[in-house]
Amino acid sequence: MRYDKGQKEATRKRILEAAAMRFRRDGIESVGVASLMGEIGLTQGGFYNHFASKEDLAREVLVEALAATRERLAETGVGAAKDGLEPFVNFYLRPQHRDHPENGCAAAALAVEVGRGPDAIKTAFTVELRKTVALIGERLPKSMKPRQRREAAQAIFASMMGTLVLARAVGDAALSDELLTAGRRAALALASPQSAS
Amino acid sequence: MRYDKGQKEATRKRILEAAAMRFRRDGIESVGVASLMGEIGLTQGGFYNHFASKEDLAREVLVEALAATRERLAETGVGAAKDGLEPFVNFYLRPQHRDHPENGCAAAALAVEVGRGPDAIKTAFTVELRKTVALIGERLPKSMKPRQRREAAQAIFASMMGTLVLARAVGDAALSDELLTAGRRAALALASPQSAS
DNA sequence: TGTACATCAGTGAACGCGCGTTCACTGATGTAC
DNA sequence: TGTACATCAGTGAACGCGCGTTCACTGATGTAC
Repeated sequence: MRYDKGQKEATRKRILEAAAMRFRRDGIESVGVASLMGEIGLTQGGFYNHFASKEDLAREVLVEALAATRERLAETGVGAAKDGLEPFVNFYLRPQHRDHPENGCAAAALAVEVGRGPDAIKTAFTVELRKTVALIGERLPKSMKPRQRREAAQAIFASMMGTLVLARAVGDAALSDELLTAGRRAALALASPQSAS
Repeated sequence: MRYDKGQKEATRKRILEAAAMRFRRDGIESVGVASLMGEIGLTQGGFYNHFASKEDLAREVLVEALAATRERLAETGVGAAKDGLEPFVNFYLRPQHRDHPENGCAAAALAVEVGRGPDAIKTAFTVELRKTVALIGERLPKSMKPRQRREAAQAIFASMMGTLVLARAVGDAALSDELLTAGRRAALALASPQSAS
């Protein structure tokens, strides 16, 4: 073969990485196959050597990006004095995350489009969301019962994600910062056993 | 003039109403001008008698739809035994709202697209969001200080909106219902003075 | 060692289609005289 | 009362463009003999 061993796999990975950024930044629908391939110096025809369709790519990007954010969250605050929820929340709701959707949480960037998408996409999203919720649950007080913890974890993730989405949509910088602050406090409040049902 | 008096205004309203539904259901970008006009029995050329551009329409739809949802929220639970936040939260996070984005909260349907949009859209969104947050603040306990109330109201709206977005993106009906339940409890927990900073 | 062939990642033109926007136009009515 | 004209909401073809996908092809390399 005339290409280096592993070249195909490497190209596939480059497509995935470029798509993960562009999809989160501009939305899946706004990013054309030709423009995406052009970004990594290739032409549109080659795309179909790697993915069956754009939807196929979108599903894979969604899964990988959600997993990547989850891994970064999992590492956050481990071994610190507080290994509870706080470093986690501060990581998710920091201004830099708001300002860089292209590297950020795929749920915040893509969940609305997922909601409009085909079942295959929704199913993939569901699988990843469950894992993320479980991870958050692990950071909650041991005094909470498993059911309480899952419920609290769901609410905390929804709350953080909603906060990020609003903070991005708002034109006023001061209000946007205020939303992040309110979101951080709310997420922590939801993590205390008194808040649970 | 050969058209009924007020016909132009009526057509403009019909475009706005059709767009409000289609944009929330399918996303602004997915809805073409020709398809939108076709839905009310007209052709694409006439669109520009009523709006300067599609973006112009989108901005107006956003403002009107956010105002409409706010008005429905304002009416909810007034005069009932509980005129606090509960009827409000139950109204927003009910399964029917999840299942019908076309008539629902424009923030949940469009805020991500707003975040990617031009400043004019973001500014319009900001104005409406402030009003909605203020309305929620009025439902919070009188014992909270104004600043606390505003912060709590911001967090409650973000939390409810995030919950709705996730519930729509999830493929599994049971999990989706669970998210709504968790979101309702969380919103109410955030409304209690103990949760506030 | 030298030649013929198979492999296959990537190319780029083409498919039919829809996009947002423009613009010369139609044609039913109201107004002017 | 009858005719000529102005009004203007809506029409529909056209503009240049990008969409997702297909497919015959290129050309550098590895393998077979």
